[in-house]
Amino acid sequence: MPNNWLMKSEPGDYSIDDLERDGKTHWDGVRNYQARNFMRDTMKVGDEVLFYHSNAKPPAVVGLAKVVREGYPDHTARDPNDKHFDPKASQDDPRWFMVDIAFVHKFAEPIPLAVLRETPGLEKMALLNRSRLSVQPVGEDEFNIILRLGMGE
DNA sequence: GCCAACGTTGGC
DNA sequence: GCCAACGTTGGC
Repeated sequence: MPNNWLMKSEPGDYSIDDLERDGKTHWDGVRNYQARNFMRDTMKVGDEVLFYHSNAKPPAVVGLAKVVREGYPDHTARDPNDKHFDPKASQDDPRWFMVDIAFVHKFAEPIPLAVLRETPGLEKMALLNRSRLSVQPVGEDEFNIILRLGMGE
């Protein structure tokens, strides 16, 4: 059974519009172990992903994507010129992983964080309680509530 | 721009 | 292994 996820990006770095233009992308640059473990171990092709704009005005869920390639080494960790370079990453021990996601849908209206906070059924979301985790699982019920909001209900 | 929350690092 | 210092995230 597929799982659901939420992934954050600052729109100035990579937005839902960038993803729509590109069709798909690799999710490089994650340097948090918990988020890495999800990408390396748990995310599967076909899993659905809520795309969230952090550090945005307002911060909001803006669309839907899906996993199209499962965890593999994040090559940017070994590039000294990359912003997310990690000298401890090596060929034998890549240390950081990423997945590929593809564009599915952009919501007609973003769902602001403030709305999510007020929506019954979402109280336990990691997004609302552990706001720094950039790749996080989303419960089936929560996912469906947010999708309905995104489709304008 | 501020600052709270929180993850990581490194001295001991 | 503890914990203080530090850096980053991200809402406001």
